[in-house]
Amino acid sequence: MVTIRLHNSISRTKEDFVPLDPANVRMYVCGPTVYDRAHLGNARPVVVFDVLFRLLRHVYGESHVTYARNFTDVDDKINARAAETGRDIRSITDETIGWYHADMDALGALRPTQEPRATEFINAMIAMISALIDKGHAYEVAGHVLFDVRSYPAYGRLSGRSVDDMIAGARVEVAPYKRDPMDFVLWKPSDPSLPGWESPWGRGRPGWHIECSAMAYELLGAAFDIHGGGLDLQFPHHENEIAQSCCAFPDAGFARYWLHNEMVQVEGKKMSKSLGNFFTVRDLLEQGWPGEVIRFVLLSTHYRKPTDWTEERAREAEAMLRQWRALVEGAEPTGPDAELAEALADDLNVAGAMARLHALAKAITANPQKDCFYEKGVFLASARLMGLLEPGMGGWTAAPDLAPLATRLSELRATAMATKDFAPVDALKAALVAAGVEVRMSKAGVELVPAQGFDAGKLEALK
RNA sequence: GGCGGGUUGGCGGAGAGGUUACGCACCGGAUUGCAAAUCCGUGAAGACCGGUUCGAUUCCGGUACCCGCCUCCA
Repeated sequence: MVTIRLHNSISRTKEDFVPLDPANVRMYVCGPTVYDRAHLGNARPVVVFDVLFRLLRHVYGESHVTYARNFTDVDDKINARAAETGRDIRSITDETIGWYHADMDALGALRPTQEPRATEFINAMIAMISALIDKGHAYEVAGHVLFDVRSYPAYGRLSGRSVDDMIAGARVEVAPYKRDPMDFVLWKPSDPSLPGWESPWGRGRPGWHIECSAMAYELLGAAFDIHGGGLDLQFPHHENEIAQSCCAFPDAGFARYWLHNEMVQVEGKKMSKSLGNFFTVRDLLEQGWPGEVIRFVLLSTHYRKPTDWTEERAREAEAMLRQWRALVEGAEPTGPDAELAEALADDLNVAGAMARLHALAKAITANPQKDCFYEKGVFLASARLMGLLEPGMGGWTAAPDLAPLATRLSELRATAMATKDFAPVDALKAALVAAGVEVRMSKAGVELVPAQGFDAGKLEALK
């Protein structure tokens, strides 16, 4: 069996991945707060952990992996959106979840096994908060329930900080009722205009971090294998999750492997809502980029390094995918290449896997005599281990029938061969090239293939 | 201020203490009416300064620059 190795943020080293239970490998990834379209930065962890999900299923079996990713549907940003639009909160979150699914589906991401909504786990959160209070890790004050960071000596272990260090440079506005400036909210009161639930501490709503602890516990148990998310969640979100879960369930251990993906950047700066330098996945899809191209670009940099979106990279990705799709047309997937799987198993070395894919492609094209049916099947299955070349990935312009144009070009060419006047041929050829069609003319005849930048609209004018 | 990460050829981007990463682009050749595509082939790197070593882009230390977190954030 392939040994998966993962860089664990807690140890800051690559470790052999040993699941608690190979028959039920469990992964939790922090999902979106559903108040708006997902931007490209939001898509990176989705795609990265989708590859890990596929790899885990490949190694342990499809029915032996549980992947949970939450929807945060209770949050002040959602409340603000409701207030400014006058819309019902549930209709906002439902609509946003629909968008999220559509956009992430377009990127070829498999739906997680579980997609819990925070609002459906309020009771679990209340139970967990109560337990934390009982165990002396949380306290109620001024209608709030706060986590007492001083009660958990390991606080800061994941992010490599001490409570004292953090206080020194803290930019947080410290609420006067906090015992320690780093204490964070588990429960806060809601006035009648805000969504709220009855609790032992009055009508209120949960703080941000408790939902992931509660849902991970409910769905995956007190101890599970992998917890993932963007690097910006490492502190404070994941640190707080660890504090909550480890204090509520001492000795269970919570998540054993912590994975963090680096950020998507725009001109050297993190893509984020607060900087306003973001664009949505939907924007790119509407510009005509196939979701698979977006996926390819996101995967072409290792997940622990920053990456960015550029038109040049997208064009390169599109050209490569067109080539690969043409190569395996009509092939049926067999099993993925072992070397490629090994590369992915090495902390998701997608670049290494891509290099292997290039080598496999070269081996196929170097043997044009054979149809390489088996090799193509391996190639296809290998690509699909990364979620590429899946059937039905939307976004590729449906290829119209180019045969009539090919015939016309062929006839013009035959005439030109006789008359030595190639102007009409060149004119049609130039028009085809302008429409993104690759024109291949040889002694064998004329072949037209949609290429990078293919534009069916421009083709219409030629008819 | 505290903590963490990065700097590879024209561009993107990996692994490995010594042997071609890979892809794109470029250049040369085959091919073509000209091209395109394809095939073959040649170049091109490791921010800077020290150290360890027979040998470092790879390990260690320092410098410079960049980025992230410490505030909602993937």
